[in-house]
Amino acid sequence: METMRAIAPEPRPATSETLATYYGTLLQHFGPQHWWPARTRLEVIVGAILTQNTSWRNVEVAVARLRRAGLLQHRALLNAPLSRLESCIRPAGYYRQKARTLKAFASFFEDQFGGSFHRLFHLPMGECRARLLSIKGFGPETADSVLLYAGKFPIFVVDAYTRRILSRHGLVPPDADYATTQAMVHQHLKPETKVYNEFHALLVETGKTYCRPQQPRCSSCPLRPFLPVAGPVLVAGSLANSPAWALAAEEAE
DNA sequence: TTCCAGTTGA
DNA sequence: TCAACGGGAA
Repeated sequence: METMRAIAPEPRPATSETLATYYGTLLQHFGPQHWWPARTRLEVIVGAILTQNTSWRNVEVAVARLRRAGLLQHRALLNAPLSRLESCIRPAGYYRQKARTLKAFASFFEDQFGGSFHRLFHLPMGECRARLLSIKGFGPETADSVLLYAGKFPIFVVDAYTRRILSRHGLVPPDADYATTQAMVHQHLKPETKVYNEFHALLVETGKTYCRPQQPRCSSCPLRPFLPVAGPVLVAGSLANSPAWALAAEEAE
């Protein structure tokens, strides 16, 4: 390809109006997403672990195999041989790590809460989060997914899709970490479980369909009207003040 | 064959 | 900060 230098979008201050507009636009475009797609709270947690760095399609296969094996109960996860868990969840990838994480959660849940979701989620949100993060294999996204989708706490889940979309739109810096990104959303979107649930799900759909890592489909994206003007983009030696860099990249395909 | 997506441990 | 962890889809 010719010389082409894409500049990060002009950073814009995120406002409550901006976030509300993004949320409303995506909801209008995609409709309610009805997350989390699971039958029980334990199944939400199992799914949250299995979907780490993995597409949901593969997780569904693994969850179905666990269900068929009668392993969608924390006691069953506790008692089953590790190798049995591994073979069930193989389609979800990272199966050795994740089998251990499933075990780790099951012990945590039994030992500290007697297998009671009521007791686990009766804790204050911050305390519950800290306890979940103490489980080996639980990072911030997994913990927050459990808090939001199983515990119904008003906490926003940040993932790769969220960061990609928000940074391409200049609402967070390209290198914004998990906490920074989450704090921005918490600051500008009302702390309601239903809103955080839906917004995260809508961002995932947007990330998969339009805001892809390579060759983003900006021209048909519902958020296209809100893309910031990019910095100067150098294309084939000429300096042009173009629309947002992502659009420029798309047109350059 | 490359690409994608979280967490750990060094 | 970065390799390792694994599979399925593009």
